[in-house]
Amino acid sequence: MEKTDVVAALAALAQDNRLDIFRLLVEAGPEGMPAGAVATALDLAPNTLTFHFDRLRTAGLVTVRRDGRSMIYAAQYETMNSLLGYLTDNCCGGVQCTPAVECKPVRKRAKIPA
Amino acid sequence: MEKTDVVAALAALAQDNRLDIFRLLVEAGPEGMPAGAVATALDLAPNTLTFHFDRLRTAGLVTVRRDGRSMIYAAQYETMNSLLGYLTDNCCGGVQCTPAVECKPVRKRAKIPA
DNA sequence: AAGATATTTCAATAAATGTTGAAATATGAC
DNA sequence: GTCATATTTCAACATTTATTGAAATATCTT
Repeated sequence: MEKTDVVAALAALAQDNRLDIFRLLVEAGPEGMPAGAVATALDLAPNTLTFHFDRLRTAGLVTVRRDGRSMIYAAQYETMNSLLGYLTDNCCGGVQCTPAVECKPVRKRAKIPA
Repeated sequence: MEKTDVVAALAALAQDNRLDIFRLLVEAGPEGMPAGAVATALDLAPNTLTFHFDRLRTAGLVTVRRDGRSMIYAAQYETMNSLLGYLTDNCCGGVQCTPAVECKPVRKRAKIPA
């Protein structure tokens, strides 16, 4: 991952609403979720949301596809992994000082009973 | 780590010069290095550098101490670790899907011979 | 085609950001 | 105390950012 891309990804995540949006999409899993559902969940104006989605998309952190009249946004796990990889690669003078970080989507699970 | 702090740390790192500065300080180790040395290494105006140091400091990513007329800046590894922890904690729907990430300063080593 | 729904586009605006140049401050050397 | 060195402070400026409101576009339903 190029430094330029790292800065872009960091900048994309370095904003309250976008960090929320991205985390929501990550939890939603690889299938993603429609823009409207994100808007409702986070109480954001649809046009504001479009703006933020664009940022995340430009940074390669999310993808979009159309499904009927909905736009389905999904987290791009690979980019997140690359970002984490870059940060940890360089966290100790270029020496890999940590176990490899890998971030994979999680299938929905039943809640762990108390 | 609070979300506010995460956003602050991400924002601090999401800038070309600051990412360079931080990486340089990380490589410099816990002893840190004087502002002037950073300025020379990265070819930055001293006042510009002060501006960026402030950002990093406010985000808790670096510390300063005075040594004679020099100001010694040092990377704050704990904050970086917390940031990585937050990002990986939330990277899979709040489930810890990765081994714990830990970033420790590295002692200077001899170059590995070819 | 008409109407409703989902999302985007556009223009306007306030606020934050990064850089520069000039001047100030703090420390150390003489 | 005077001078040089190291860094910070301040004001100015151009740029980017996030949000809003109004209008446009695309898709589906009837």
